[in-house]
Amino acid sequence: MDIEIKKILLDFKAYADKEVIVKGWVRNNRAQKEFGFIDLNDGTAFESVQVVYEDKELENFKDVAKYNSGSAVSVKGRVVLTPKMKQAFEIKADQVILEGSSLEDYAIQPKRHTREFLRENAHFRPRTNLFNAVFRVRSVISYAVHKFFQERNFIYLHSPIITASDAEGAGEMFQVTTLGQTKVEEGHKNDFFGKKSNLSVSGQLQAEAFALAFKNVYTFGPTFRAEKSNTPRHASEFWMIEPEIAFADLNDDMQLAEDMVKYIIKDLFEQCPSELAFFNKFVEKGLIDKLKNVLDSSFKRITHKEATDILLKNNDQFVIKAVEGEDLATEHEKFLTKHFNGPVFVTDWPKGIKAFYMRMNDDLETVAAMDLLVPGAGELIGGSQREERLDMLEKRMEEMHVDGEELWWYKELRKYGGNKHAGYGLGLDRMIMYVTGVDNIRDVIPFPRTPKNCEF
RNA sequence: GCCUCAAUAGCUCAGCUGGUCAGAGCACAUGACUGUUAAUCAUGGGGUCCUAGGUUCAAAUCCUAGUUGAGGCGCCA
Repeated sequence: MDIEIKKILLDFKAYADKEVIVKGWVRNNRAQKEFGFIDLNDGTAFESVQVVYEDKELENFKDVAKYNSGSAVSVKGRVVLTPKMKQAFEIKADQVILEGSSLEDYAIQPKRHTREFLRENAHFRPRTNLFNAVFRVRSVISYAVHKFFQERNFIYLHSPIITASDAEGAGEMFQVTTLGQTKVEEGHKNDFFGKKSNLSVSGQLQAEAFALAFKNVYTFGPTFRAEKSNTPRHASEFWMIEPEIAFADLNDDMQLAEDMVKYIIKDLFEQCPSELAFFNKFVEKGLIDKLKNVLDSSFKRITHKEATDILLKNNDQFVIKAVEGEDLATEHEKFLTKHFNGPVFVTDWPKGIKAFYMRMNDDLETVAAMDLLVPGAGELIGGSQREERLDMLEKRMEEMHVDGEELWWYKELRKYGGNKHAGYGLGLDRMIMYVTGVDNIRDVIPFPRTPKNCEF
């Protein structure tokens, strides 16, 4: 039976002098006259294992010496402890079988590649150190998200991916249709759903319905935005986590968000120490200290007004000047995260720049909204307390030209057992950027979709 | 969508104000090497200089358009 390299790594002393079979891909092969070394990675662990092969042990030594990078091989051999060497142990091969050859023009070489080049080779890039680490972290974080919520009795809700509502208020949508283009222009009466439908930009409205039945719920799934955003922080298809909590206000919401971010980071330190060490060394110097600092401190909480006051005092530094009561520009967000040296919640935003469903504050000028800003990834979380007062909600919908008829059910939630509730959306991909230091969202999504790019 | 920059060997790049400018390192192939670990050393093969026009005696180099990629801004998670 073959064994995963991860299992050997976790307890290599127990495998000393034992025979094992490992199967994986050749990362590097250094052949000499009578012996050679293969760095073998089977994907189960970040680390590769060194396989030693000798002419006197193998019939096919000359062939093995030519197995180049990317080849798939099966190795039968003995685990040998090598305490004085760079690696703690290696596998002394009795048999090396070629499972799948690799050609000499294999794109991934044992050397540095640019991120751009690897993006164009998205089918091979998981075989590199960086992407092996990034995508394992992505998997571990996804599981941690579920653990966090399940441990707290949250219900996992699969909100619909296709919706007919265009009132979600979160940007441009991809249209879903079974009609040809000419028919689309005639209208959607004969379309599949009998009305115009789109890929969802948020599961929040549906999550509210479930929160008002299960108390605490979360969604975790893909989200689609057809905005022609061309930045390192935007993708057309990304994954979002949207908890929604009943009988809760904005402070409860922020507490949940902070606990969740810390839980994920703590879990990552336990599950992925090798990966974090790698990121710390090669991707973002000081990453580990940054993350430890997040665990040890409370997130700053300031109002939008307080944030603006800080910016106004430093306004000479900005290309786009800060203005009282207006939205924050990217450079303002960067300044604030640098100023506080860590994650910061900005709360109580001017009503004019936020969505209709956010709860009006007593001043009638601001709403109970919060954004969590972090260095590098920008806006990691956006959330709010929801407007539970029907009259106020209807007024806001009217002011913001939201079609209330479509959202009849959303309004009914306020009439029957409605109560104060809150929620937020966390961009999984941005979270991964934040904890790995990888500064482009296209490099934390397996096969990223961005405007004009749907390859693979 | 707006602005800026880039494209030369499989990869990373050098190539100056047009004139031996088709180059290096890595990769690959062959050989050497009894412990390498991005091994080392020697030799060798490898190019539509992104595409299409234009200027010129002469264009990788200058001009125009396009394609692709990257960065900044806006939108947001």
